[in-house]
Amino acid sequence: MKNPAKENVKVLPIKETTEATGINFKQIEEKWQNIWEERKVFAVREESKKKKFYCLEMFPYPSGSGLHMGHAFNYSIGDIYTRFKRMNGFNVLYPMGYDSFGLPAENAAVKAQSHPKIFTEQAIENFVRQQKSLGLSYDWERKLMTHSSEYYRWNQYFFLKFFEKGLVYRKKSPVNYCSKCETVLANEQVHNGKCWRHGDTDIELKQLEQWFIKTTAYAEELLKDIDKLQWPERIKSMQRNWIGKSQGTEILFTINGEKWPIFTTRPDTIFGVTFMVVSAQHPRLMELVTDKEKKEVEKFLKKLKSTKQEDMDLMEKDGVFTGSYAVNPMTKGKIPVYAGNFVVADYGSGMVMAVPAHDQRDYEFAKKYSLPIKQVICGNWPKPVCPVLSEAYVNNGHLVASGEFEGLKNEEAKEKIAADLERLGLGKKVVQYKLRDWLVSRQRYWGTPIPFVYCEKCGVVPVLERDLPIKLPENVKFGQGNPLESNKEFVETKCPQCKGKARRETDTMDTFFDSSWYYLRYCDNKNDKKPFDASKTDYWMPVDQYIGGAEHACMHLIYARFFTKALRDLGFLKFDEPFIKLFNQGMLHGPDGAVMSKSRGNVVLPETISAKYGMDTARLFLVSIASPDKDIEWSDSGIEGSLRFINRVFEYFNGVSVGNSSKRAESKTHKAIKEITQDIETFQYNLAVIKIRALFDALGEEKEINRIELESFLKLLHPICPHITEEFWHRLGNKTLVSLESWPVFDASKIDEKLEQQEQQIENTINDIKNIFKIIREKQGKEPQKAYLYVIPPELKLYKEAEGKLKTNLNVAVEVFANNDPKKHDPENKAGKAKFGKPGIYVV
RNA sequence: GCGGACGUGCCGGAGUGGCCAAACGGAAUGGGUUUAGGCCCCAUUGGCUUAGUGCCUACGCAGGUUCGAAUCCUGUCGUCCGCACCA
Repeated sequence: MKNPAKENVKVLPIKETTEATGINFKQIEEKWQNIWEERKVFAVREESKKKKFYCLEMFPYPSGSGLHMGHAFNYSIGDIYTRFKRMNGFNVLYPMGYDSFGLPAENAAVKAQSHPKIFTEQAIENFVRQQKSLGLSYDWERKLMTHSSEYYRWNQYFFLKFFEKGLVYRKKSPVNYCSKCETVLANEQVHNGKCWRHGDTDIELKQLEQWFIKTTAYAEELLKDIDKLQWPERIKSMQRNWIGKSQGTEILFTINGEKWPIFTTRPDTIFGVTFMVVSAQHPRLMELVTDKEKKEVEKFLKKLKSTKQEDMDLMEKDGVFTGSYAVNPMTKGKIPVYAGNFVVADYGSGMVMAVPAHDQRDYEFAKKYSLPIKQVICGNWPKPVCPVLSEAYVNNGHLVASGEFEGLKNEEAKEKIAADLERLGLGKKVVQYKLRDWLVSRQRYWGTPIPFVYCEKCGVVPVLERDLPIKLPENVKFGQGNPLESNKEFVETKCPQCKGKARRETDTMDTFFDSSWYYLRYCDNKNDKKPFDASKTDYWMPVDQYIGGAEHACMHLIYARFFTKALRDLGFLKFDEPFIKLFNQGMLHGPDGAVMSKSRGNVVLPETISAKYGMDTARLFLVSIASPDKDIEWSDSGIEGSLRFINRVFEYFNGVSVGNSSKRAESKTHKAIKEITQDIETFQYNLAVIKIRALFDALGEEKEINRIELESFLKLLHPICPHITEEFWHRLGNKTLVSLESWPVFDASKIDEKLEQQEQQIENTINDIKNIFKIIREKQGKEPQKAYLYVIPPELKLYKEAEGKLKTNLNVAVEVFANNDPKKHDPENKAGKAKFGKPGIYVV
């Protein structure tokens, strides 16, 4: 495009001022927020010629305390990306919703003598209002709230579908119970033996019959597909760890005539087994305890129970003899069975074969109880010398004292022994996962009712699909236990099968069930016939860019992946993974360095900041501190720096002369476009900001500037500062919205690298002269008045042109000569020092 | 113990084989402007040296690869995060 002749675009000066800044940010922000909303600027449809892009932030739990700057930081990261993608020609889905069921609302409501529904809906209203004031470009038409029956009816629907498919079951087993939450919890919600919400509350194990979802059915696929994901390595490794696959052998040991399985990764050490250890929490432990040992075992269990979780970790290995003996299937030898505190009950079979010579834990236990230690693998072969071990020998080697397997390398022996056991029907190769099935029932009110009834005749019966939703009754009494239990109207029902008397399930679903598929509902959030129309999810899904915190690595992100796979197998979806890319944002810390939170009292509120500095300034500041995946700290002086920049931008646009751009301005602009595009694409917003600032400084040095460059600058700044750029876009006389404009495209031919080099050269000269000034001031006590430069003739033009810049930078008169100019003023013959790229300098 | 990330001026952070260490922002000090300034503008902020084009030191520490290393490799120390008696 050609540069139009000088046009007289009037940039209206800004009259409105506020005390702190001279700019009425609030007015500008509200103006554009209203326009965006009224014109539904960010609403999207599936019918589009553009390529789709689904950008999603983990939806928030709407807490009563509202948003602080930390939230603003999180959402800005997504909004910047979304605005960038939108301008780059994508049909962008960027929705927002609320994970509005859950315990905190229930607790808060009870405490405030209110109702969770009222409480929650107020909180949501507040969230929406605050989020709108941050300038976030959500498609608000697609808002969803998990506590509305229009949403949770589909939770119930999926629950039934999973049941049909055998993915939902009830089972009595030891489950985790938090006394503060007054409910059971999933494995994923237990962190270091404590409740994930109550770091000070130990989890109790209770034997209860509960609802489970068979996440383990997908363990292998969940593990395997991690490789496909473009997620942070850290999160991927956490998930691999959580799923915890290990390959080993299940071996049957005979105890009291009955076969008991154990899991081991070291079948090669079977000839070294000198005792067995069963977990103290093993449900069938007492079957192994003889009458003679009963007292001792009970004493041991009692002691264990009274041990606090924090001491548990430090506790040394402890155990007690059960009185029973096991028979080693290989050696037929008799070995004692102990109950021990260090064996995990719900991994493998809760019992292990102990090989003290080759396992450090077993070694310690054997030492403590003077049990025999028998070495069966030696490193030094072919002359095995087995010294007295001071610790377990865990390296590879050759088998000794192992019957027919004598002399084999232990890695080979693993295979051979496993095969032999399998042939004899005494074992088999198995794969073990640490991942457990998902315990989804909760003994709490504020959640999705589980759609089942208990019939005296028919037992546990699923509700009919046509009876959904099973609505959560609103009129309930809080105070003692689950309010659903005391609600007769809810509990008393008829069996869908025999029409006889039945009792409704009063447990509700873990709210992670709600958040496991919300990204699908956004695609079709108003559908009242089905959870979503496949044509819509086919179009939008999978999520191209997911954004959220790392704390969900082993909770939400696992459940959501499971859900996607399960729904795929139920025919709802055609893809395997919900979130292609994941970005983990850092945390905003308060000015005191601690994570920003209300309880710590270090929150900075967006309202305050917006009024004083403007939301755009705040957004600019937040993303300029560091890469957005790092933790950052709020600082008042830091935002002042961003404000200085924004102020300069205002002044610039108020006074800019629109005309022709120099080659330099064009070059600078195109170089900036190239680099900033790359930076935003890769979430390096801090680098983008640096380059935006540099471009602005460069443009500021120009006498006049073309509209094209001016507009490009606004576009580059727009994702980060949407309001003021919209304002200036408008003041430049545009009728469109910059929000919907297209991103500038760089033209490599306009980038003049030589010019960049020349500018660098002038910079260097300025630094040289400044250095001389410094020396003159310090050594001679003189104030420099004038600088003479002697340049080699080919550089004369460059330096002549830079004279103005030199003067402003040095604040003294500057005169430039060619070093061969006979008429030059050069009393000390400094012209002789002139070199290529370095002029001679004389200062008076 | 295992796994992941990281270590650069006073601070936040750029730089990820040579152009080039310290961009950019903050802070501090000095100066200018101002009735005044907490606004704005300018200068200085590892050391030495000299009227400059230089040298030294310096990218946690120690080695190595290379003509050349903040950048690659090995070891080591330290910080942060996650998992943790998983047999």
